[in-house]
Amino acid sequence: MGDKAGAASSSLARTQSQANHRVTSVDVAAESGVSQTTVARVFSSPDKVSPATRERVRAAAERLGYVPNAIARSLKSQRTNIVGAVVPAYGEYWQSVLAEFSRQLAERSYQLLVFSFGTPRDVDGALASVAQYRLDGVVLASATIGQAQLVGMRSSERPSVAFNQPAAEGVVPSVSVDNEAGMAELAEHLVKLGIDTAAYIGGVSSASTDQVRYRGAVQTLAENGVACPYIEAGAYTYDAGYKAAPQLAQRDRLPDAVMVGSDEVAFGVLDGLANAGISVPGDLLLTGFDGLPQASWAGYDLTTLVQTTDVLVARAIDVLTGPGVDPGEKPASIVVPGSIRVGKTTRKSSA
Amino acid sequence: MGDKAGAASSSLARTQSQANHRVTSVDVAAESGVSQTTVARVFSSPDKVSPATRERVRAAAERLGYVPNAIARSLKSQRTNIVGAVVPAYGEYWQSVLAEFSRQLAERSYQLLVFSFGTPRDVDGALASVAQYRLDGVVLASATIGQAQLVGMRSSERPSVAFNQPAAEGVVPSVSVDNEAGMAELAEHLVKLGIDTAAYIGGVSSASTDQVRYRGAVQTLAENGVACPYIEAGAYTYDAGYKAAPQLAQRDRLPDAVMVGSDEVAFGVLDGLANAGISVPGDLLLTGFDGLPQASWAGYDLTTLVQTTDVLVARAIDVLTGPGVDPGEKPASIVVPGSIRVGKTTRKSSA
DNA sequence: TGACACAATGACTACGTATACAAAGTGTCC
DNA sequence: GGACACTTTGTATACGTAGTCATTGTGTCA
Repeated sequence: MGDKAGAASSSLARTQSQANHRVTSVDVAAESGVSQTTVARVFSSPDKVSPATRERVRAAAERLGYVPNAIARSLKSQRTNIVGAVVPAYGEYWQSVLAEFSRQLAERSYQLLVFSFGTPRDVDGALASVAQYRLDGVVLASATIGQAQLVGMRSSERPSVAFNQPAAEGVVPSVSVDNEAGMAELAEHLVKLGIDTAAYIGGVSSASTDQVRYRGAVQTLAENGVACPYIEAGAYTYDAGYKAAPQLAQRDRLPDAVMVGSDEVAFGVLDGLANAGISVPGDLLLTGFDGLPQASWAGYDLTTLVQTTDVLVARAIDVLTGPGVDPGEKPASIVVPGSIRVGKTTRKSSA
Repeated sequence: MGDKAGAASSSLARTQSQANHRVTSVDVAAESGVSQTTVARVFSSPDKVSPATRERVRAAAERLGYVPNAIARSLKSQRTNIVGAVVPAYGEYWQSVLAEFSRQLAERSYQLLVFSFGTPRDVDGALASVAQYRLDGVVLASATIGQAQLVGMRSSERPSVAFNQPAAEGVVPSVSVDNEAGMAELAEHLVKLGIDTAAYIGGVSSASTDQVRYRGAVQTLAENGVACPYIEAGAYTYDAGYKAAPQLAQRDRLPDAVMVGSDEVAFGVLDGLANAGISVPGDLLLTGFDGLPQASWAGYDLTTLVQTTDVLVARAIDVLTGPGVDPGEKPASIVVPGSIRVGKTTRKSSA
């Protein structure tokens, strides 16, 4: 006899109204004297149903407390109306990106399904989960997603987009801020202020964003005769920056400027320097990258490269919802320019 | 003839391996010479299949690139393995809560489906969406969810929990920090420091958290003979706090202490005061509420009430995954104590 | 040897919806 | 009046899986 039927579906049960939230379109059909097809149409393409019937069905649905089942709809229609996002579980920057995705997707009446991972080796698990839900699109955020994993995504016919992940360019459709040019612009700004020495503090040296940003800094600085050694903070966190700051103080001579690979780390460096008795911008200049909201808070007022996250996210969504690309084609790599924000951390009081 | 079949399912198509990601358990069954039932068992309850068959099926699945379809599974099993969260689209605090949920749910191999809303009137839309997905649980975060909407959730048989939403207590199972006691504790701390006058800056006065927190402050202060007028910032944002700060300066006399209803607003007030030439803690003492990461950043070093968000989230998840409550029972209201963090904003240099 | 528990597997059906197709009703024009 | 286009509705089926029940094999014990 197959499955045991959930709860009785006798007319009695229906008459006792609500409560039993196991109401299906079939129940509504019976209640309103039409076919299940018509009920389905009322909720998915109302124009194809005559106004009279439509209202009758709507009334019956309301009476019974019917709510369309999105799971069943998804199974049949092969569309979930959900976009997945694979993101690191920690980090101010990723949180803000996620929030922006959530907002913009909601506007287009999509939902956001979050697959967060704590450590890079949890990525495989997250990707495996993602694959099971037949999502309408997947956002791959985080530079720690490996090349092999990206290739795996490409073969899947589900649209996906790599977010701010230079290593993915050419492998998977990607959207990024112009990391290299942005950092170069910051370097140029410093050069104009007349610095002679500099240092760069990155988060995790193996991350592709880190590498590209450092390249942008080091090239522009070299062209102007400024050397720029690399220091690894070890993580993209405030604490890592705070702990890295003393390394600068220990050197025989303080650099004129410190370029930090991300705002969150920069805040830590800033406070760490203050703690070591080094003043910014008095003793050295400091720049960040990302343009987090906190960067424009008066307390920090950090010079940084502001990513237009709203634009980046909009582009990423375009890629996902846009027409699929021919398998032969090289996936698109969209690069969005950032804009420099000058704060007090590079505003010399003297000179 | 019903639906048009997606892509050919001839043995030829299957032989050309991967690419066609439309592989079902039926295909795997054919490939490995077992029934679809057995394939399903290999992926859901492997112990019920002999090791030999299990391996054979696994191999065939790998060869074909089979990935179980979670949508279909959910439809049949009536479990989605997804928890939904209805949250405001903006605000540092909510972002951090969301991140914590995402982390903890991932640990229990649940996913998080985010329904964010920009303005309070978008809440209805979000709740309607939530109902369509038959989620395993729903987190209602945000004090702006109305009473009527909460009652609607209660009738649904899907477990739900209100997060940090005092107004929901008794209506829906809820988990909150002890807002009143927390704010009282901060007030007590200020009283011990010898303040005679105070002011309170709230975010949105209609929010239930705001009311309860203010009550905690005003009661304790009154008991000690300190009056505490209420000032509304208008939003739970840095900017709102920044703009509210001058209102304090305009008064005939500056209060000895300012209690702010949330950290994010407090950061704004802090910077706004500095901008107006008022020093903290020199000219007045300042407290926040929430315990955001930034509160412990050396730049701000704010005295605040730290919510143990990890504990709150864990409790909330317990409620969702725990046994359902009898409909007659009064829903549980779990209250978790916070802990005070003393920073430099209440550390008097003199005296 | 037969009775029985138990493991392994398969046939069948249902989860709740959307779509292709057919059928019936309505109006227009020659 | 019939041919035609068009709208409105219904019938039948499939999306991909999991659970029920029945069936077969395998070992244990009297």
